[in-house]
Amino acid sequence: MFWDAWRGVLFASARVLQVVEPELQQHSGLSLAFLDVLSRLYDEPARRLRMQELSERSLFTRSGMTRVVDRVEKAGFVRREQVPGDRRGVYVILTPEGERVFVSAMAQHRSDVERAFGSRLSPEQHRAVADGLAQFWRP
Amino acid sequence: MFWDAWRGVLFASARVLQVVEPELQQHSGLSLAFLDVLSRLYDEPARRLRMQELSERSLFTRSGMTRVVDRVEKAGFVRREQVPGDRRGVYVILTPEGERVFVSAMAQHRSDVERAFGSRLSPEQHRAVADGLAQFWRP
DNA sequence: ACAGAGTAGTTGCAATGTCAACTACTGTTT
DNA sequence: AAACAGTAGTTGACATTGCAACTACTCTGT
Repeated sequence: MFWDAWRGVLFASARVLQVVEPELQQHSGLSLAFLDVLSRLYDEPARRLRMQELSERSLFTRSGMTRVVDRVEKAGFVRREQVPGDRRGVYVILTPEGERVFVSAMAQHRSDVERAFGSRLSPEQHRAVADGLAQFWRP
Repeated sequence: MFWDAWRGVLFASARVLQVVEPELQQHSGLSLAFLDVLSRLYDEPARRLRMQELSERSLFTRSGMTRVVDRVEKAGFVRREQVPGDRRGVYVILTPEGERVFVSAMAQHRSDVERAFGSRLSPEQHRAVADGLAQFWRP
């Protein structure tokens, strides 16, 4: 029954987030929104993305992303820069400090998620869940 | 790798919610928070739960639940009543209108989720996902 | 070359939900 | 029976996020 699978997805994400978000906050001072933004930028060879690209890759609207980037910028982890050739556009660029903080926070965060989520599933279950839900990673 | 499974869970829940929440809002005028509360009450034979029980079963804190119930009550779908024998306690009770609205909204919502989530997985994938994540349904 | 349609990003406003502190009550211990 | 620790629920202050409207810019068709 699809409803059981859906309920599982919903509760797994919510319950795990309830645990790991405060842990992340505690040991790195970052929110998940911060980590998410830094992570998208870190994935880029040039360590930069436009607002638009950033919000497509994440779960925020463009306006939501403006606010998040405001805060991340204020914390010194990214900076904004004009896009050459499109004066409407803005690059969000990972700073060296942002990169340093991200790498350290992400390592700890992975181990938090491992404990709260990963360790509760067998290897076969991991494979099956990853397989069934892979399609939702980018629409 | 547990990270792929976790990312799948996170994105599946977020992307599906992004689609079905506005749909629910549109055809029933309910938010998911409303539906969640009504659903917990509907699951009880007596159609009632205390605030405490309600927040344990859902994803809200006690204080968050106070606000949600405020709004649901204002809409006329539940009413509050004193718990006999514990003057601190409050029952939240499903009204007949609340029950009517819930039943109709839930039917439509299930079909929305079926389309946005259920129809994208094979029966084996449903089983596997439900099996792997069942444990998060109640902590 | 210019009108008008479309895109990028930001902002005002409002909705939602949390934390910590509070009130009121219960239950236990001495 | 009085004190005190614990529990139920609410509230005030605050953080976060979305929607719709806005500004500024670009692109297309004539």
